[in-house]
Amino acid sequence: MTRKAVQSSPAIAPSNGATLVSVAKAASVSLATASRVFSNPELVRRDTAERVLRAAGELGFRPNLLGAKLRAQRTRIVGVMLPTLENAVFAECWRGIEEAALAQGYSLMLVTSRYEPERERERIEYLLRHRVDGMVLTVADAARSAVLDQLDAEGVPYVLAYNQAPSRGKRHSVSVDNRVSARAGVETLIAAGHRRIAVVSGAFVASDRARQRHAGYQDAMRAHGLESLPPLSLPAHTPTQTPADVERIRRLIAAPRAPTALFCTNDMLAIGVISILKRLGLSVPGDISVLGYDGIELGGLLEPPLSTVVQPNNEIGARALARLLERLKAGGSGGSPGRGVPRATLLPHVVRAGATVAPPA
Amino acid sequence: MTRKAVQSSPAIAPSNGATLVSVAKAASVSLATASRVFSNPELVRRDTAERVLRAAGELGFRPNLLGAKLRAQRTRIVGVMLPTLENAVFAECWRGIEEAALAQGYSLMLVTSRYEPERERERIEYLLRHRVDGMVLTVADAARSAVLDQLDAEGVPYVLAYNQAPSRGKRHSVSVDNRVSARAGVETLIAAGHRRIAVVSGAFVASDRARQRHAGYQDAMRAHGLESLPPLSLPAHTPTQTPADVERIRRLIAAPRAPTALFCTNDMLAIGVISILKRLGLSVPGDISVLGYDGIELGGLLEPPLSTVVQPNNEIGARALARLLERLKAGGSGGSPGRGVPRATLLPHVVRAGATVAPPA
DNA sequence: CTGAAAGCGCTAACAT
DNA sequence: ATGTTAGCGCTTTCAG
Repeated sequence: MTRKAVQSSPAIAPSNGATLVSVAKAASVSLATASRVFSNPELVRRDTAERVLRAAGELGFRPNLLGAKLRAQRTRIVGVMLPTLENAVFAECWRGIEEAALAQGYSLMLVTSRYEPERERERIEYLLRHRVDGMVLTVADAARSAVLDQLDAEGVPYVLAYNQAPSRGKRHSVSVDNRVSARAGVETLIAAGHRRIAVVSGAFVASDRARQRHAGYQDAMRAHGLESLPPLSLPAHTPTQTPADVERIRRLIAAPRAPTALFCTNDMLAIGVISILKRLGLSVPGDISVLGYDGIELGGLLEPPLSTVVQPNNEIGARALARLLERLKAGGSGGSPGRGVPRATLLPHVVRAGATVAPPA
Repeated sequence: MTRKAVQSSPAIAPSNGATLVSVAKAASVSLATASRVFSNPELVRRDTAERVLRAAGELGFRPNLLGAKLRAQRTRIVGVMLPTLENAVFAECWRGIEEAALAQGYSLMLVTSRYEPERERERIEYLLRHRVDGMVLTVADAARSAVLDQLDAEGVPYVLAYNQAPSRGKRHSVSVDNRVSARAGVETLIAAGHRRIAVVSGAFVASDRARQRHAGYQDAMRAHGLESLPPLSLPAHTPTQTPADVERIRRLIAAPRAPTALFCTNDMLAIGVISILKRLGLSVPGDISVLGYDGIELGGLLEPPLSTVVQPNNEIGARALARLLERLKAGGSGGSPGRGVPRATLLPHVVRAGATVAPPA
């Protein structure tokens, strides 16, 4: 029975194998009491607690969250799935999430999906294996997402970020109103005098936001008696500048009745498009106006600063996490507390003027 | 044990606490065998394995990594600490890390330090509590880092990314040669005819890379008999455009013998500086040249594309992770000698021409 | 308030 | 090749 002399030292040497048991021993209390000092201090007498704390300090005790999580059947880990961090929108969102989680003592596990539904599945499964308590995620298409259906079926609590859930649906989300805000953005273009406005987007199939924003564009055009132009759909949501991309832009602006303003469904795209336009010899906004969407900080640091529809990215992340924690505390599993509370939170947007939009030539 | 579970209609209630035990039971094998099917399949006969797998599928079994980790005393989780994701350099690096980890079946836990040593400590402690097997990190100052000292003392394996460890030191790192590459960059400025070149940096105290790059600048200047100018040190490493920042740039370029070229210690800074210069009425590179450092993709998407010293960001991340896993597999604990292998890996840099550098007016 | 005891789900000796 | 058996470090009833 004695398994002495395990000759090869095992994996990681935790520097000092101080465990709760050793702390309890050193403080002459039971394991249970030592545990309580860390998780429910109010159940322990002050001096007892202090004794334990002192022992812990002397032994260099570091709680092993694994043990706690396993036993407690709850990890206090939130899984986060974002399309990519290379688009600053999501990096800013992550920041909001991380701050909020830190403040509440929750841990995070981040995965990126690259806008690929296949990869979404795989990464979610990975989070599930880690027994995250819940998730904050941005999916390609919330309306038809295998991943979300699975999560619903399994009763895993989650909150969508950026994806805008139907207002009276069952899903929780934190976003701006993509359609309404896009319409507001396009209307500033119209107000500036533009009549021929085109949308430039990444592949619509990979982003429900892009589609909603396009719908907002159509709303604006229709409301002002203008004709919607066919959108220019580029392959990626992050900008690329392949010859093919350049050629498509060139054709777009060389057409007989070319648009005088472009509405890009995200800022990164807008930045890439502006560069291409400049290389094609056009001046922005002199020859053509460009409006972005997202409000990443970078946009404001450029010259001219990007005109764009601003969403509160940090806050979207922070609020999504906060909402998730509310759910976790309230119902535990997938339950549905919160009677009158709308599940789809819409945060306010702002159209930032910038300087990439001007009246048409 | 008498009769096997009749699972005629699986009624896959997912996430229903199917455990290895229940799977083993359903497949009429022992817990150990069931376990082996997932961790050491080669120790199990094919048909047995298939039976187990089938049972697992029917029960909707999802391994609980917590149990495995706790027992195995090794989590297969790597902690990652980066200053921020809002600087695209680190977002690109993260991508390399995530891909590499995914490929090797390792999990990640990400924290950001914001370049604050205080926060570094705190976030590292957090990772340690999660019993990560090792870490990939970028610290403010590798030479005097309380965090690194602690990690060394505790024997926690880690690999630095971006921080460049001394070539014959004990620390592992993956980076470019900051000083040499910066010198190479500045020499392209000199080759273009510039004599008065100034460095623009974030707070040096918060970044050893910035200091090394500044040293490279001095090397270049000295080697060409030029006088180093005092650096302009801005408060943050991410660009801000406060009136104070603008004023400092204005004074810099309004001086009697103002620099004709600026070397910014990172790309984000360079992008911000270029905008400020433009707003001050200067043209880049017509009136003044700007060279960046990092080679983030964004730089190439701007017009004019940013001239910069390119580091392979994805690869830095991927290699740092790979190096860490080698260490993990080799020694387990912290202090394996590793004979002839240099611990500081230097990846090649490239000076990308871009179009923000031109001969002085 | 504190203690004793029973595991959480899984892996790894050690047997067979 | 498979089974048995001990726990990993912690939380949590249930009793004092």
